[in-house]
Amino acid sequence: MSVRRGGPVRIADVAALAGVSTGTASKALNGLGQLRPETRERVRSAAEQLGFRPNALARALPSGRSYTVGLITTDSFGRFTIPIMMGAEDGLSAGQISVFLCDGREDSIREQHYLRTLLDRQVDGIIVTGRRRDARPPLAEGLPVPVVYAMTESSNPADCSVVPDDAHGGRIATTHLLDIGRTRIAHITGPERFLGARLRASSAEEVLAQAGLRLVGTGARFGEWSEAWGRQATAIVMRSAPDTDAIFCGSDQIARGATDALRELGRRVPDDVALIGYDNWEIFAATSRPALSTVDPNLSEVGRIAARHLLSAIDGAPVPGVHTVPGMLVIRASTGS
Amino acid sequence: MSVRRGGPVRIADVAALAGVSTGTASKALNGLGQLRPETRERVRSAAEQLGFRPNALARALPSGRSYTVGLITTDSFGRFTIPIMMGAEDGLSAGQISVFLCDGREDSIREQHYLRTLLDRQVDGIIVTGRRRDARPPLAEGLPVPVVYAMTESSNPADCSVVPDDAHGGRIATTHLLDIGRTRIAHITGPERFLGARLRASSAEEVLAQAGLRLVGTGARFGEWSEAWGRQATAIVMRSAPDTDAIFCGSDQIARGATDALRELGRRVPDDVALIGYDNWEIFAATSRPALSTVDPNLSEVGRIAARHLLSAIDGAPVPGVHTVPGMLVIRASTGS
DNA sequence: ATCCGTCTTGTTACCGGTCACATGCACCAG
DNA sequence: CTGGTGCATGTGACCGGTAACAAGACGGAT
Repeated sequence: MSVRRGGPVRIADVAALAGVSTGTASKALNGLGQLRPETRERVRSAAEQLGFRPNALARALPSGRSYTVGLITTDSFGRFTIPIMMGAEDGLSAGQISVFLCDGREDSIREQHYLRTLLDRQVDGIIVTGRRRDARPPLAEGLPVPVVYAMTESSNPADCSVVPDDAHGGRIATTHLLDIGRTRIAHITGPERFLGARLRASSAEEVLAQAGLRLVGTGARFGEWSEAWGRQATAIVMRSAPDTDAIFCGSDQIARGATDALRELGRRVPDDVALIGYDNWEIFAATSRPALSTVDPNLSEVGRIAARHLLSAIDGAPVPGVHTVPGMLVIRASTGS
Repeated sequence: MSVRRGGPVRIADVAALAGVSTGTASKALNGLGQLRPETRERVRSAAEQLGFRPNALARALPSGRSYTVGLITTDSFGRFTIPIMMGAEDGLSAGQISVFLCDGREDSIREQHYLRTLLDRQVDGIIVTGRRRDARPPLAEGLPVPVVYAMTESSNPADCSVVPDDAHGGRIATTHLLDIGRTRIAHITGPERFLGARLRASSAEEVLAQAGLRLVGTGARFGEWSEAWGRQATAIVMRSAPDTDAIFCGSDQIARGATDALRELGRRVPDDVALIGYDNWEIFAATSRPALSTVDPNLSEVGRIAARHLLSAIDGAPVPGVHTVPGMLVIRASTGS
């Protein structure tokens, strides 16, 4: 048995130093079987002395569990993907699991390529993130590992999907505006083809209906997720319904455009018109003048919950269906007292 | 030899179907050794028929090469880290390498924990990203795998670091302002403790000096990376040097603040005062009124080059030293004709 | 003294590939 | 007819762990 200088320390080295066999060393280090406490301790201190770290690959090979999962993004790493990735990474690393990053770029060929790569690497599961809530086709059928969809739904209802609760978000935003005494409320948001936009709009209408009210300035509701649309739509709304006293914007960017437009129209925020955004994109919401109240969709929580459900599925207890994650109100000056 | 139904296909299954031994099948599939072309073909078609995909773990174990690398971010996944990650992922996946994602969160305990995890997983190399150019202590000494620092320098000059070329960026921005005929140029940027801010400022001064000019409005140069500072500093500059005809801003956010301030002061952009930003953060630069000219620091290229250098180091040809990546001018309306 | 059970440790097969080497066969020259 | 050469393929070791089983030591009961 030659002395291997410099190379990595193997369990055989630890066993040799402790004067036991590799099998015994393995048991000692993993706290399994029954060993004399003294022996266990001797192995432990030998391992520590040598700085032994088990080779995760060698461990994974016979067990079939690699303690890795793949994270496939559909749209690169956009604004919404980031916090989800962070949350997922956080939730998984807490379970001692490492994350393979794959940038799908909205290209299903790339996606399938990554899928194969991940399976080759024996991942224990896969998280697929999207940038829109809208449903997407499942990654593949009959995969040997569980898949969880985060921020996007799988069109197969038997799959597990975790998405932000847009209906709830629309509700709390609108309720907040009512709470501060506004009654002539307009809504400006993104394209109607986005499920998220439709859900927020309809839940806003519901809340108002329960209070015996309706949305005002209906001429400009669905448009784009841009500042420019925020400015433009605000101008239209204020012309068609000059007594509007609050605008619920579908994104912070739109709200930012709205503040600019209102300032140019000589309306004060929040005194004349209260404003609430959506997304809590700090760079827009917190630095706007005045700072924007908004709905934080809790995206990192979406990622964390997706991770938790994936871990659960890996442990044999899948959680099928669409799971919604509620957001929360962030109140700043634009609806403040 | 039992028939394994449903389980993954192993090379032994392929070999059995082709009527050869596993060794022969391995050679056939990897195009090695000398085999009868007919045999090779028979094995290939057997593999295809069974949908055989080699187990990457089993492959990595004896070879010592896992074809994976770790990506450790120091500050989560901030604005600047994202494009670098994208570039790195892109550059590595081209080399058939998968990327482990680790969110260091500016916490050296976490960082060291991830480092150990990555080494346990037998990564072939590590990329460390930062959010500032400024030097940071090396990840660790005497690691068994190469490390490349991206967007941040290692304080050990023998390490390989890839950073954006701030001096070049400052130069092209300033030169552009001179080219469009401006001579009374101010500079508003972030905190002086940022190396990037200092480099851009001093290269701007150099370019002006060569033209026999100096920066104007020196009372407000270093401040913060915020819109608020952009507004505030612009007001100060325009008061102290009312004939200022261009402002080079250290970030697009600052430039955005500057456009607002100038509008409120009744100065037209670019007619009275030309504006150029830095970063090409589309969401600010492209949607500002007017759209901002800016310097694109080419961060995804920084990531890609870091990946290339890492691959080279893995192949035994390290590229020590600090490598700078030039940015490029993006001309929009704020300096346009 | 023998047998059994328990506690502790060693031995060995195995995961799924790859690679060095052994084997066997055909062909050719002497 | 024999021996060497070269090509095609099989065999077995190995990577670094884990786990099932084997084996040995010791003490107590009969």
